[in-house]
Amino acid sequence: MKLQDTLSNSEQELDVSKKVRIYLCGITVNDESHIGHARTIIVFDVLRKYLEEKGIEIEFIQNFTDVDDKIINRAQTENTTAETISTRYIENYFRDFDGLNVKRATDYPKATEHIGDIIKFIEKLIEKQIAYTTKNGVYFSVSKFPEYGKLSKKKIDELQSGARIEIDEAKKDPLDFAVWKFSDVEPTWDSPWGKGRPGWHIECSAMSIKYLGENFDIHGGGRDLIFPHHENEIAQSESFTGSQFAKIWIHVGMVTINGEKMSKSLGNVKSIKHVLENWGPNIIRLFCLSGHYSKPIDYSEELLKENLTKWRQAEICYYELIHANSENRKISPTIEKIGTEFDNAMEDNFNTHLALSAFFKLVKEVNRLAADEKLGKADALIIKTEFERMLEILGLTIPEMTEDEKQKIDNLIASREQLRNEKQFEEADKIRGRLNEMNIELIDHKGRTIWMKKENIKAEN
RNA sequence: GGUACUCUGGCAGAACGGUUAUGCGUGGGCCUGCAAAGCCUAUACAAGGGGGUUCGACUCCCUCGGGUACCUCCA
Repeated sequence: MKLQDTLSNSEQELDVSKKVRIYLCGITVNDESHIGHARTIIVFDVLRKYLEEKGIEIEFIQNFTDVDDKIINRAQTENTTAETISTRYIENYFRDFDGLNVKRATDYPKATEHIGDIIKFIEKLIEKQIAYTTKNGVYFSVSKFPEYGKLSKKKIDELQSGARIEIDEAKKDPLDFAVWKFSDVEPTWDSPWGKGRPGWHIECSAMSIKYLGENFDIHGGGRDLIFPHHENEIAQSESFTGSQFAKIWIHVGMVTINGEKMSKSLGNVKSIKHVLENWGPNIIRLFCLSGHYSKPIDYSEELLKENLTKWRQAEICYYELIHANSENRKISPTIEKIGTEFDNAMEDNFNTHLALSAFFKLVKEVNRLAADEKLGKADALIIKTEFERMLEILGLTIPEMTEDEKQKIDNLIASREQLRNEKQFEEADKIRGRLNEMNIELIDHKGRTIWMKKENIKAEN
């Protein structure tokens, strides 16, 4: 599989000959997760599900940064502890992402639970004279890492003339960044250098190396993390180990809202909770996968509606497969090729949009055959396996119905059929109406009627 | 100001140095008791602007412009 790598700025082949180790920069738990987080995490979710489906073992680590200034500020505002804040948003994270049908990572390490590892990490940097202590904390000396800037393609001297760099006289160089900050404001931990808390980037270096080793396969996150976060992680980690850190760097494009950037000041932040309530997990996942991960994607009602239309077709496809009863025995050659097409799209730089086109090609073909009553029972079974394989990888779900519910529906359909035969159409339509209220839609084929259960999408009404 | 990414028809989004992408949408028709589903058909003279290379460019090069992100704590 080829993947677009930020570091080499080219497509790199992912080594799948052994376990693939992935580290994804998760969220700083200081607020509700939003659609931008959803996109990044869904992209990685599909990546790992695809690889796992291929039988490749995955170790997938996603961190929670649960110590940072914003969390502390929020705690002060709400007159509570930082832990209360971070615990709350971690709970909300799982509520949202379980709701989005994201598979749980192998582990979700937290910064606050790895202070010992972080301190050991810093000790080694100091030992190597790469970090130094000032009155404010311990700083990483950028000048000791000649390759600094290699990920973000920034030149050190250009950065030094940057306007937004805060002057801190205690630092040797304005670019140096904190690995440990002295502080008396809780939470704090004792360290060989003084009481305080870790800097922002160090937890990811310490935890990724602890869980995945010094040289792991993929490190990822949103594009906005390239600088300084990932740049600094590389500097720290490679200084620490003396060898290459992550092999492939994947950065997921930003989500814009109707062409504008999503920001608190514009008041257009779309929380997952809100979007999930209105559109449900399937539509959101389709939306997040509808563009290439490296490019930005624009959130709009129009696009969501388009995905809703497609999702309805997929639902129909599923129920057509279940209800197929013709004796036809001819799988359309199109369908045979679609699985390969889907996989090829994924292999080629994880082109989920093309993979989705393949998926919907299958959907259309099934629905077309079914409408003509040409969908063979035996073929439907084979196609269903492939359909469900794709659903699984894409993380799309069709809820199961109980036998009781099915029986009830079948009975109602039979009554309607009776009425239709007697040309009592008004009464027959009443039954159809009743079923519609239960989100059951009827599809009349020649000589028989099948039903489908529609996902309840609030935004549709 | 700098760096990176990006700019294809109403929208989304591919491939390819020379062929209709495809999907969604929209118009018309068929099917249906009516719908839905499905089918047929029509619809866009697409390539941010301008140069160049070439027999020929959406595809390569240059240039100008727009968008997004980052330039110290944002996925």
